[in-house]
Amino acid sequence: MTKGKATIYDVAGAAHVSLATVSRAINNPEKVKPETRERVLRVIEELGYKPNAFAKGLASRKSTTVAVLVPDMSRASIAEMMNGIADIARVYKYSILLYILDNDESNEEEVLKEIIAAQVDGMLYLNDEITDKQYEFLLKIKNEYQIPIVLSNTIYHEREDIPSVSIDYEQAGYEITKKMVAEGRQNIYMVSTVRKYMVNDLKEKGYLRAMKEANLAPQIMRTSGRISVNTEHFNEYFESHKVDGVVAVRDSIAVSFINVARSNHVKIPEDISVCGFQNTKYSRLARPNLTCVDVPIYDIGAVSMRVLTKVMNQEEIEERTIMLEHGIVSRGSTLKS
Amino acid sequence: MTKGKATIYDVAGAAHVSLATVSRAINNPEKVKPETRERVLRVIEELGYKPNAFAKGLASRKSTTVAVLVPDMSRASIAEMMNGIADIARVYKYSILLYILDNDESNEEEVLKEIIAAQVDGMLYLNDEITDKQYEFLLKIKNEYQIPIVLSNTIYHEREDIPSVSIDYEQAGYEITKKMVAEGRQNIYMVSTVRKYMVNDLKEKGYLRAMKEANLAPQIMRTSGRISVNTEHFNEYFESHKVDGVVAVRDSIAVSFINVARSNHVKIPEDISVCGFQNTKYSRLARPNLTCVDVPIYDIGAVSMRVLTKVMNQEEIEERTIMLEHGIVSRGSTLKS
DNA sequence: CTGTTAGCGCATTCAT
DNA sequence: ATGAATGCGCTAACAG
Repeated sequence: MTKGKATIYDVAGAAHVSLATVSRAINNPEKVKPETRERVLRVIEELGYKPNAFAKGLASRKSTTVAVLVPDMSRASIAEMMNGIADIARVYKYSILLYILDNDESNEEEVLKEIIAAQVDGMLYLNDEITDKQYEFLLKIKNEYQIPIVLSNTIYHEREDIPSVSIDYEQAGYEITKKMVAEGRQNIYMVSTVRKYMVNDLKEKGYLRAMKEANLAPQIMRTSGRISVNTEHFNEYFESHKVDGVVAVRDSIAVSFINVARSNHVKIPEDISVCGFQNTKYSRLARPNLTCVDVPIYDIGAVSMRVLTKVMNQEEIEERTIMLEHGIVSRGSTLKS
Repeated sequence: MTKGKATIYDVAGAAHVSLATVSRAINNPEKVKPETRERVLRVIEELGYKPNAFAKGLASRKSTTVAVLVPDMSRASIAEMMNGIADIARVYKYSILLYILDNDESNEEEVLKEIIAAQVDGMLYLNDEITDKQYEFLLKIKNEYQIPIVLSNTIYHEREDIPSVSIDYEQAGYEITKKMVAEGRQNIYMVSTVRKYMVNDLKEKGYLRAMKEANLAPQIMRTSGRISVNTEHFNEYFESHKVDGVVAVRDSIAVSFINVARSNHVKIPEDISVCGFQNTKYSRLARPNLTCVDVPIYDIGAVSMRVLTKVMNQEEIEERTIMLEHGIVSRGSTLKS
């Protein structure tokens, strides 16, 4: 009938030692004689004793808990990053306090309070974008409250006050565009979003660089993220524009484009070569399968959590901005090279 | 220079009251004279005081934190449920401790320990399936440690020891099959998974009921969840089977099927009518758009969190098993009715 | 190597 | 309506 109510005193009593020894047996095993340690651990097992996290946190001023701030969990990239984060967090014995931010920024202060109150040891911020205001918000948390923060897949200009982990989106944009150029495409469009995300901005930069290098005229089309709106948008384009290559900033946008193209009897990839960004499940559910930049989302999550553990332990980290390797997956939506 | 270090003592000192009054001003405002309350709250504001969650938890034995257990966050349904959970949790001031379970069950004991140690007030379990062993595990947590639990979108036979929130999958399977029957389809297949998920089992039951009612021979094909494997599987089917209707247990499976069908020059929906289950983004990215059962995933998350708050507050809940309304979305992959 | 002691910051009696 | 005192369960010096 281990009611989970056993305290360290109960263990101490049953093992005929003081509570300090029990505490050591758990936290500093090497500081206690092997045989008494064994005995204590056995009693712990028998009583089903679990140290109370509150008492522990109160006494030690550490929570072995990290806060993870995310917008909208339903974004595939965010969710997959969480898997990476959770796996590494487990390895280092950290618990995860999850905060899903509302769109309105009004509740940020409230979230901050909670985070402070929860005494988290560190914090991960996951997002495609970050506003100046939000960045200042994070800096405040970091400086004023001394809470280590790491950005996961979040780019903020060239500032490095806060360590970040992502891929080189500019380079990826450059490379995928180069691939189109190598196919001999002349009218390569980048399909980006109306809303300015910093990552998409970088992809655009890479695209522009590649186009310039190839002496081709860059053309950026901006669409909303919504499927229904995209469709109309794309249809108009087919009326009035000549296009033989499309680099979309997201897989889903690329798939939308392919759908519209095909219903207009345009052949993919013969007439138009199309590629996406991310390598989500969409890319393999589309016909033809989508060529795209392969972003190691899981790894970004995992590495950023790993970096956070280092920062929390005051370890030196080599670089403030970590860029993981990306790849390019060639599938049927582009020509064989 | 609010370093976030202010304690209740600092507030008490600055407001010229005792710490007990500060505590009351926060937790039992009605028990303190309005003017001193105002003064205390003002000081709290000025000092940027945030009550330490550990001390609070230790003293009150409550954490205002709930544990959320999920397998694999990258499943679209899980992620979307999290959004619903988080929104309601915020309303009721609960924090979320997230645990992403590994596939191997070896770490369940460890997770349990963490949950106990964290002193969570309640727990949400999200999954498509649950094994007997896992159910016993949850029951143990509930009974032995008195932790309220609610199952989100998780069905376990007819047992009601643990409250659950989901939709009536059997009925949904029945209805979507009826729709095919109403179209006049004769050879309606259900495409389910090799692995036995309890929810898919229910969908199959509903399918069987509808087929029996229509005097049609039921045919269940089982495929793996993996896209590449599906493709071969489906191709074989086209060689040897006559089929004019397909009810898939998941949208992604339906989309896979459509892809294979089309590359075999089968017309959707003229030759084969296809529908999925869930109404994910896939359904609108597919061509033709997918007809499917619309599962209110966000609501399932939200309602289950709401139910959990009730259980935690010892409020009576009307039913142990809550079934939310589902819908059926008709799109291009089936004939207009 | 082990025991004693003193808080950690707050909620909660019990007095006043 | 408010203050003083006690304890929640644990860690971390400090002794021994």
